[in-house]
Amino acid sequence: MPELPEVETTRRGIEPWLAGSRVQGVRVRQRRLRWPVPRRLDRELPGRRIAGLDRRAKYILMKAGSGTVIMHLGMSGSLRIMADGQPAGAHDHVDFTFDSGRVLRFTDPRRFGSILWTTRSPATHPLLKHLGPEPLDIAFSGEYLYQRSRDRRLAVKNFIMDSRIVVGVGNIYASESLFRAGIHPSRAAGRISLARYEQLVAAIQEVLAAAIRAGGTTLRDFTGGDGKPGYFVHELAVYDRADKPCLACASPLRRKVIGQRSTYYCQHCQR
DNA sequence: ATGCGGACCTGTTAGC
DNA sequence: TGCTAACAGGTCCGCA
Repeated sequence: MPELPEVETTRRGIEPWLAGSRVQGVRVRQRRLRWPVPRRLDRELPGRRIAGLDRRAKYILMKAGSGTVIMHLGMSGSLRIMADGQPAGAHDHVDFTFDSGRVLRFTDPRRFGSILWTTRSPATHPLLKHLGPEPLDIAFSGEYLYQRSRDRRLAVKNFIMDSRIVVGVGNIYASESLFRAGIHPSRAAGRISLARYEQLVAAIQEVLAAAIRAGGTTLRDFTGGDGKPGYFVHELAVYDRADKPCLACASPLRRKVIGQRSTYYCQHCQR
């Protein structure tokens, strides 16, 4: 479900409900997510006041005093704000209750998501330590991608989806960005010019920014923290459009599996 | 160091 | 209608 725009939409949707309020308790119904929800979380979080929510890559960081709750939505996770007392469904794994009477509920059918707890600087956490730059940061540039890609033979699509290179480019937006930049997804990363990497960075930034503006992409059942669907799906040019006409040249779009993920592109427009 | 495939888990949809 | 297989927005890990 969530790529970076969906995660950012979620963060923005729930932060106003949580910032400044105090955690009353943590109810864990299913501890077995991607990693077990640490018992230290339920022991140490109650009583703390939420300072705010940050995001790093697709992790939502909930600052609580000297500690931080690190949350990832995986493929199918969501976070919703609700009144206390709502009955829990089969996949409602964790509730955070607040003194405001509100509940933050983590739901995740596939359980690829995670909820972790750290009392150190989140940036030093093993999961965050080796992450590349944020795609919307100035440190992310055509020059940067060009330098990092020299002598690399993997497909450029896999290259830009590597979180050590740049974070937040998921399967949908990888296809979309490469289409907008006119680059074939299978092309070896090391065989792309600086000028074309500059186009690719511009494309990634445009696509992600536009998707955040639209409130994310709803393919199936994504909703932001406010429960509203995202509308960026209407602006997807290639993703999930196999055999449909290219919006630029009308030739049929192709689907190909690259790195075990569905990839969509135009054979004619992308080289 | 790089690149690839497998693993985690459940739900939905397409096809016979 | 019912069964089965393929597929799904992520990403860590271990092996060659």
